[in-house]
Amino acid sequence: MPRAGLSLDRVASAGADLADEAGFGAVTVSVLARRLGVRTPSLYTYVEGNADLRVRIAALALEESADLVTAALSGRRGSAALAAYADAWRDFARRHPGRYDATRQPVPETGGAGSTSMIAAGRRHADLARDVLSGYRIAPTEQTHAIRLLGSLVHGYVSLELAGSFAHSEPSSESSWHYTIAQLDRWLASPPPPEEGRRATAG
Amino acid sequence: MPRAGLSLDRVASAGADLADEAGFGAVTVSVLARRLGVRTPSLYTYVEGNADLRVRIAALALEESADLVTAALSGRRGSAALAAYADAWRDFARRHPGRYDATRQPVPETGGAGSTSMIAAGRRHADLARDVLSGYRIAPTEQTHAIRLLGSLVHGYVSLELAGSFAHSEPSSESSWHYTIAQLDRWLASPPPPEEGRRATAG
DNA sequence: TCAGGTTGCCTAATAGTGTTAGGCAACCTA
DNA sequence: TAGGTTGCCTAACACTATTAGGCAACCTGA
Repeated sequence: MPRAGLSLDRVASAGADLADEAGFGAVTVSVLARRLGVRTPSLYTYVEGNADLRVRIAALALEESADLVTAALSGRRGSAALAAYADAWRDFARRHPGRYDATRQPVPETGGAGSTSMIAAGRRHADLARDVLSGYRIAPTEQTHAIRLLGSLVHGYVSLELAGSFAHSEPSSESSWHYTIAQLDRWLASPPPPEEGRRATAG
Repeated sequence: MPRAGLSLDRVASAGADLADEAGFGAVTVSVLARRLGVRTPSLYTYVEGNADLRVRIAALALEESADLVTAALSGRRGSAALAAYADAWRDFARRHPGRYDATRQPVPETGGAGSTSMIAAGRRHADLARDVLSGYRIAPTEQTHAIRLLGSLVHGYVSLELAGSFAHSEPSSESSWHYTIAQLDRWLASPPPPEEGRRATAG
C-alpha cells in the first residue's frame, strides 16, 4: 500500500480547508483523517490530538492572515491603511470563515509548540495594528489602548457579521461596515479631547 | 426510585451553570446528565440533542443578560447609560463566561422553538442598544449603523478580553476598557462631521 | 384506599469518536 | 539487495450521541 505523504503542514492545511467548508467546530481528527484518505490513528503521528489539531490550524490561520494584512498595508498610511487593514480582515473572514474562527480561539494555557506559534503570530498582528495607528496622532501612552480598541471594533464587527447578526435587518451590513470604518477614521483623525477629559482618563 | 424532577427550564439552567464552570464547549448531554444525577437518555425528553441543548442555553443566557442590561439602564441616559450598558455586558461575561459564550452562538438556520426564543431575545437586545444611543444626537438614517457599531465595539472588546488577548501585555485591560468606552462616548457626543464627509458616506 | 392511566426516568442497544499500543511493509541507505 | 527506519495500519478500550422500548412512580377518580 503506497504512503499518503502526510506532514504536519499538510495536516494543518487540510484541517483549515475542512474548517472553512464545514465550520471550525466540525474539525475532528476522525473527519480530517477521512478527508485525507487515511485511518484516524495515523494523524496522531503529526498532532497530539483534537485540541492540538485546532491549535495548529489556528496558528496557520494567524500566519496566513498576517501575510494578507501585511500585503494589504504595503505602501498605505492613515485612512487608506485603516481601510485596508479592516477590509483585509473582513475579506479573510468571508473567504475563510473556518480559518477566521480558528484565529478567535484562545491560546491554550498548556504552552506546547502550537501555542508558541500562536503567540508569535499574535505579536505580528499587534505590530500590524500599531503600524495602522502610526498614521494618526495618538499619544504614546494611549497606543496600546488604541490598538485594543481597533482590534475590538474590527473583530467585533466581523464576528457578529459572520454569525449572521446583521443579516436579518435593514440596512445592508455592507453599508454599516463602511459607516463603521469611516467613523473610526474620522474619530481617530479628529483633534484630541480637551484638558479635563484627559485628566479624567489619567487619574 | 424517586424522580429527579427535571424540566426544560431546570435542564437549560443547569446547562448554563455547567457552561460557566467548564466552558460552553464542554457542554454535552452526557456531562449534563451526570451533573443532574440522571442517565444520559433521560435528557432527551427535554431537549432534542446536543445542538438543541446549546440553543436552549443560548436563549436563556440572552434573556438573563437582557434583564441585567435593562436593570443597569434604568434611569440612566447619555454617557451614564452608555457606561452602564457596556459595564453590564462586561460584568455578565466575567461572571458567566459560559453563558456569555452561548450568547455569541449564531442562531441556527433550522427554526425550532429554541431558535425562536433566541431571535426574540436578540430583538430585545437591539432595542436596548437603541435606548442607549437615543441619548446622543444621531441622524435617523444612521441609527442602525450606530447600533451595530456599538455592539461590535462592546462585544469585540469583551470577547477578546475573555479569550485572554489582553492578559499578556501592559497596560491593564481594565484601563483600556475605560479608555475605550470613554472614547466612544466622546466621539458619539462630538458634533457631526462636515458636509463633504457626509456626502462621501452617502455616495 | 386502591385501580388505571400517564409519563418520567430507566436499561439495552447501535453507531461513531478519541486515544493508545503495537505490527507490517514501504521506503531509504549502504 | 539486506537492514534499519518509520509511515500508516489493525486492534482494542473508553466514552458520547441517539433511538427504542420497559418499569414503576405519580396523579386521577371512584
